Amino acid sequence: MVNRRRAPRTGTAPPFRSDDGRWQELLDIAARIFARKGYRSTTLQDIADEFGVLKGSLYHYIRSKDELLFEVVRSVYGAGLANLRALAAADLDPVDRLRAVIRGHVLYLTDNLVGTTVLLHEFDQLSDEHRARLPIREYQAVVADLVADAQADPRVKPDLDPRLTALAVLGAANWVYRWYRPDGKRSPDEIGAAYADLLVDGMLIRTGAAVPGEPAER
Amino acid sequence: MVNRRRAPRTGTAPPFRSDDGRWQELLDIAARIFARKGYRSTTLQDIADEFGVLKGSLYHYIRSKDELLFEVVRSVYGAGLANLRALAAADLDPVDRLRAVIRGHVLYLTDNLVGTTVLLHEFDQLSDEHRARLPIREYQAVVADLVADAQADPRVKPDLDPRLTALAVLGAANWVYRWYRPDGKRSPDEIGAAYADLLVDGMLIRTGAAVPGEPAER
DNA sequence: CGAGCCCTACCAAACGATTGTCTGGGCGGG
DNA sequence: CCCGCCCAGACAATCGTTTGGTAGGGCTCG
Repeated sequence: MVNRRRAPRTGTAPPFRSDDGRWQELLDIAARIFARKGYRSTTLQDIADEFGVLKGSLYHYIRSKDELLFEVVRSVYGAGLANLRALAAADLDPVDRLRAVIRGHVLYLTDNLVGTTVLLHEFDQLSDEHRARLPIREYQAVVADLVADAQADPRVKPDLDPRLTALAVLGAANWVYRWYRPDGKRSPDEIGAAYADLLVDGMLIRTGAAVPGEPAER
Repeated sequence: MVNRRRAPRTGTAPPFRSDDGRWQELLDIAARIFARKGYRSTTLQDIADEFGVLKGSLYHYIRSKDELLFEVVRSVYGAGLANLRALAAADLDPVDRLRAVIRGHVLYLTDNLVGTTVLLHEFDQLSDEHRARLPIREYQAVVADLVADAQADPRVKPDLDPRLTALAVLGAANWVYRWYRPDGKRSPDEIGAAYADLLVDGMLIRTGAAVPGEPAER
């Protein structure tokens, strides 16, 4: 009888959109509210209000609230991972590449603060099926490989655990979504550079030489 | 008429407990379920089931679900901050103290995984009033002060931003709750030590000396 | 060119289920 | 007899979701 949304859903494609526009707007609004209040505390009513529509009308665009979260997370997941991989493919010395990756990842985070917040904070609110389609460990793998590559360089500590190091790097960088505000005193560039210096220098061997100009104290 | 919970609530003390025991059990159960499903996705029914009681009966112990979350978070907040401050007060070289703090903080996290998860993940689900009573920035301040102290040592980079560095340290450490599992391959001690070495070494000046035994390549 | 039609985008209203919370009472031990 | 602890049951509110309908723009086709 009713033939709403006739097309049988082309696999993993977004639910529906005659020609995007409004669909992107919906994703943006949902992401913003999810980021502010959390997925579970967000009502379809909240979203519909800002979208300028009755809450029931949202079902013209989505199949469920679950799926709406998935669509939001999916887009950020893909873009973020692509960004990371592009950075990791830069034609640089492995050590400098790590620096660029950290800096670039922080820049991406701050530049996509809303989406990243939803990705990082609401990831485990996804249904098991949805979560399985977004292997978030890929992020870790990319960085771990980079660390392992860098260990070919004799300046790099040979006893680093690439996985553990990658988790530390991603932890420090991802944590930025918890405190960064665009009107803060530090620019994304300063943050990225500081983090890159701190973390990459931490991976390098300390060539044990006395500090010049100061006799040992204490 | 009804005189349930007669005492007018002694300020910040937990809601009620004739003599703890069962109250602690309730906190533990709530923390565990909050950590697993998230605060908003957790039902009082879930908690009551595990507590062996009808959901209405929980109101003998709590005044609201909000407050239950607060009590859970408060206990972890206090204990965690006390732990951090104790570590920071160790009688050590400032640089070694930083190492000890990072290691000790990671150990605390892994040792109180459930509570820490709730604290770090559900903190902004607290009501504004509750949140105001737990100034979480204290954590950051403790570490930032430590970094600033360490900068008296000439081995430490003088241009470090203590606040930014503290945020990186806490980010890396706190992120551990996202991936650590007690049955993983790395022990809390290994993780803490690795993080301390990575982060503290990153704060130290690299005494620019050529790598011994290898001529410059590339 | 105009009549008819379809399809998108939405409305209006209701649904069943769930949730946090409240009321009043009962039981058992000190 | 009192009081801590819990039960039984209900409450209103809210939520995600469903159903059937409709305005209107654009397309087709005579």
